[in-house]
Amino acid sequence: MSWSRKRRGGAESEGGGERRGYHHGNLREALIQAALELIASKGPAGFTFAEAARSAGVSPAAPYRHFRDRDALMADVATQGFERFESFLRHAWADGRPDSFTALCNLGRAYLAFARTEPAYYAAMFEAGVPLDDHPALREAGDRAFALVRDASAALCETLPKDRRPPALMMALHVWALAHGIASLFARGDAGRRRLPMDPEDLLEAGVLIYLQGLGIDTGGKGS
Amino acid sequence: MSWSRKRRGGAESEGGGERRGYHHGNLREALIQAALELIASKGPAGFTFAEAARSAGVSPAAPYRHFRDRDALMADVATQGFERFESFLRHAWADGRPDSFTALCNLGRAYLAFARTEPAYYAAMFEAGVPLDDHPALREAGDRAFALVRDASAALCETLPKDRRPPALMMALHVWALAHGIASLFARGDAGRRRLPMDPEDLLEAGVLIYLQGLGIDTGGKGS
DNA sequence: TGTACATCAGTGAACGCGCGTTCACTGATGTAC
DNA sequence: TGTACATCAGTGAACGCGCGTTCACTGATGTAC
Repeated sequence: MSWSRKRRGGAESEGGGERRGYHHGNLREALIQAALELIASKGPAGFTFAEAARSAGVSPAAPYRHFRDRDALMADVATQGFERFESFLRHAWADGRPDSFTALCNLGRAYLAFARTEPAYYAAMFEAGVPLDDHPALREAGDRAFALVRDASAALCETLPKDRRPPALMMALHVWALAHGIASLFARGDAGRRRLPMDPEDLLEAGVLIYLQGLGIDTGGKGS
Repeated sequence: MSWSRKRRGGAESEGGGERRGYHHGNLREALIQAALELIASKGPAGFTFAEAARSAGVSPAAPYRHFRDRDALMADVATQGFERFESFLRHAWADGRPDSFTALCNLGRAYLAFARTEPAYYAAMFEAGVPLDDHPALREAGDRAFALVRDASAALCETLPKDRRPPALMMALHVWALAHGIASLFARGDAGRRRLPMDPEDLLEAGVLIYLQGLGIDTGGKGS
């Protein structure tokens, strides 16, 4: 996830470093990346418009060409975070292969992996306090990510006969909340989280397993 | 949760309002309360030492008599939050009466109620990013609150025969994480959280119920 | 192919502001005698 | 009971700093003709 400023003229594949001249080339993306680095090192609070500009190598007025203000930038970071989150989770779910239970476990692991390896995105998405009402694109990106978990839950529910089938929405909310709870209490990439006598991943998997057994879903004999 | 500055001289029971003179009387507590109000209205980030002083009616230098810096004040708020949290949860648990399953449900409801009615404390405890390593009193207060949930879990585990008894620690972590996940996603007193087609309280209770059934714990016929 | 021009994406200087922190100070309190 | 004094908890003025934001500006880009 390294980034670099686009050079104009020759340096097409944007390998290297220093700025080129008047025009940046890809300032919008550079500011988002700078914001991510600042959030990662100082938390969502310790990130300022001015510092993002500075670390993108640009004057403090430049960001205003791309974002109305600090909050707009933060909202964009969060939105992009949800988009990556969703595609990451989607890949882990793999359309329910090899079977929906295993795939759900993979989804859970991916959830925690994202929180751990992308703490800045995760913080922007869940802890920056961006008001959803002011940023419909953010809300929609979040909804799309949640929809994936709901679809996964529905796939598992369908392994049960109709009369014992729980609402997929409820199951999705439970899984999401458990994953989010474990992620934010124990598995954040940040400093200062509590230590645990076990892997957060194992904790989540065990929790999901017990939960599914409570629903009467066949977990392939992994339980008991 | 209204507070007032202590008057000297006559106004013993500190009913009323305005300051008295040179000495505040209870500035330390007043600053904590001011911090809580600021956190509640602007989030843990939007709280400054200076503003806390101002809203306690005191010069900007005064807080330094009581707190080393802003972080120290925040840590005190969080510590006090955990203490209240624990006593609130303890009251709800009621020593496992009338039975340990019902008492656990009450504990869960109390968890969410605290997050909803005391969003400022909750934010200071879980989202302010106070480093636990620098504040042992904070860590211990948090540990005591968690210990209560662990004891409650142990009580439920003991309703099972020894050979089918899950580790109480694991169960406590699952319950805590689920409650925290639901609280921070859906039940915070703050603005901007996602809406839900059901009560967070009911969502949590259903989740715990299914989880306990997965463990084979008798839930008094509430399930199925 | 060359030129004029509109548009875009930056500059850099400037501003007002509030914060954190310090300093020497002083009013209030409590206690030794 | 009174007085001197140490200590405590506040004042208020001052500072340097970085932030957000604005402004007129200018270099670069691309396009009509």
